[in-house]
Amino acid sequence: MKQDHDLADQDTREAVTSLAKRRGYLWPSFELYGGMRGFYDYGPMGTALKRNIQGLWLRLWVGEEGMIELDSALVNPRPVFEASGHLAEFEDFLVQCADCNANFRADQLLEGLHPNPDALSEEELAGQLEEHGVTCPECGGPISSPTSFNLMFGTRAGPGEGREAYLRPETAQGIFVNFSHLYRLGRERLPFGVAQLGRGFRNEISPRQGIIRLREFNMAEVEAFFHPQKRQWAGDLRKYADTQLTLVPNEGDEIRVTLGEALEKGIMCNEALAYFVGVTTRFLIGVGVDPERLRYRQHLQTEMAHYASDCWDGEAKLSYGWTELVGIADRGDFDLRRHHEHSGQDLRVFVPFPEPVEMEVERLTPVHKELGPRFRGDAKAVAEALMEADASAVGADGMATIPIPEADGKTRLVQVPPECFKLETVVEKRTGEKVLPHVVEPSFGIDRILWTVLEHSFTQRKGEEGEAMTVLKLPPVVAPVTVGVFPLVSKDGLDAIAEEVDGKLRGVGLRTLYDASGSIGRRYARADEAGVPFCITVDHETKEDESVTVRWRDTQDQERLPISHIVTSVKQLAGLD
RNA sequence: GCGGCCAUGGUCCAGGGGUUAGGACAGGAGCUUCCCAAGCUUCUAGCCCGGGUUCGAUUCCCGGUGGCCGCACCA
Repeated sequence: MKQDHDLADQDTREAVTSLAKRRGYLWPSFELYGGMRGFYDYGPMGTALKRNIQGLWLRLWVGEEGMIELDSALVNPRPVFEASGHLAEFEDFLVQCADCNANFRADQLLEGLHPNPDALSEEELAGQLEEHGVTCPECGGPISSPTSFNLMFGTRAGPGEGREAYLRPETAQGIFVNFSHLYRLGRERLPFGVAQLGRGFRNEISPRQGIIRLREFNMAEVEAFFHPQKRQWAGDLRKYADTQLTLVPNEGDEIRVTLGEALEKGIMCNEALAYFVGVTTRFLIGVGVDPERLRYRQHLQTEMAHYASDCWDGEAKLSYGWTELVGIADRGDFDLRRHHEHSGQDLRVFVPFPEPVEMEVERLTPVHKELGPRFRGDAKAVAEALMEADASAVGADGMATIPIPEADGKTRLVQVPPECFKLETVVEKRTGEKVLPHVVEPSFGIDRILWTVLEHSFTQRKGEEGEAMTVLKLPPVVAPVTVGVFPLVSKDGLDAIAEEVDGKLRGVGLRTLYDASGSIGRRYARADEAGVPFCITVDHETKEDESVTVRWRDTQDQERLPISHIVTSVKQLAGLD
């Protein structure tokens, strides 16, 4: 995506970057040792902000939508990613021009010269490049032999050579490999959803743009499982029908519609996906993303991940340009099917029919005494496959052609002669069917969302001298500090009263900022920059009527409230009760 | 990975082959006791790392690391 950078964007970015570092939101990791690209640490404020963002996420998906939560392993053995497709999809080969130093993907240079260059190995690529005499498309210079890189961090588990393993590039696979447990705990019903917060790792070639592209990042993923013919979430779609959206469909121009209209007009065809766009919008706006700088863009067919059939990205306008925060993808049964095949475990679920149905079916019944001598070790597998098959497997010559599973997850076709089975017509009562559930996945980049919240909350107002004063307008639910507590002056016992008020608020778990230093205006300004939504000031009047001043960050308005109800008042004002 | 520009306290900047490396803001202590960054005193804190040139390098050169921009990559 091409991005426009004007001066104002760069100014914003620099101001927010500086504030984030100064105020303890984000620090480049390992600065002591010169830093490392793609890694950031969250300081005290950043940690709290991140936790609050995650808290609202959990409140919506696990709380309101009733999904179950998982926390799965970060280090995964190789077979997980053989099944998921990441091992193949994440491996690419680069070549470099010896003259102009330009880089190209080896497979892209073979486009049109080979039917399927993406599937070639390193040696095959080298051979093909040489055979076709491929040169640099930029300058025609000679190109290097291909060098591989894999976007996954590899490691080994156990002593010595151990077992080949990788740091997960997404949390999703943890949900798929635990599917059987989760389905049982989800009370064996569709639809049901699983939510997971956690870290992911990608060995990006060139991480840049602060925390927009990290090598170690925080994600929040939901896998919602559906009956293949019924992509409809349990929640009531009417709840989000009026949600205003800016949409960029893969055909046509950007439009502004309600979610209900988008469904009616067929701009979004997938009801479950649409519902999740609704929940996602509420989440993003709730944590402080500006609705005017949020849009959903549908992926082009060519842009889609290897597993997806439809995908809408939630994007925010940042100083970096439009940036993906969320991907909501219809993954079909891709993942479960792959794990079903690679693991050899049956991951299908039983879905009862509304009414049991009786039907005549033609069954193949194995004749074991014929199968045994003929197929020997494979006899058991052949017998099982015969029972799974139906009459359509039997050809005109009476031979049955059936697939039997191999150890590597593939299948092999076997010809079975007529004497090995009986073809019978039986009346079967079927109460349901086994299906592989389909998946819709909303996947959130927490770090990017946090950055967006900082940029979109960042405002400046003119001070009395005309100087720019920063106000970080974080929504109270995510603000790291909920309330500031100040004595107007540190004498006449005002400080003692303020400390007491502060203690009361902290005692119920609220995060406060007690500050008695400098002028009151200075303390308000400090709190504004730290994003504290409101401050309480104990003044001389407090000693007479036990009331305090509450001052709002966004409006600078003030109001007097009694100390006796201060805890409930603050919770109410912050929307935390 | 490639090319261009860059690297000085927490932040933003100045400087310069031998300096007590300077300022502003921020922070600590004290005074002031003031409802929107007032003032005063005082303190803390810095030349990214490695090598080279040199009597001497934070300054010049090379390499590394990190940052920004462009190319490539970003499922």
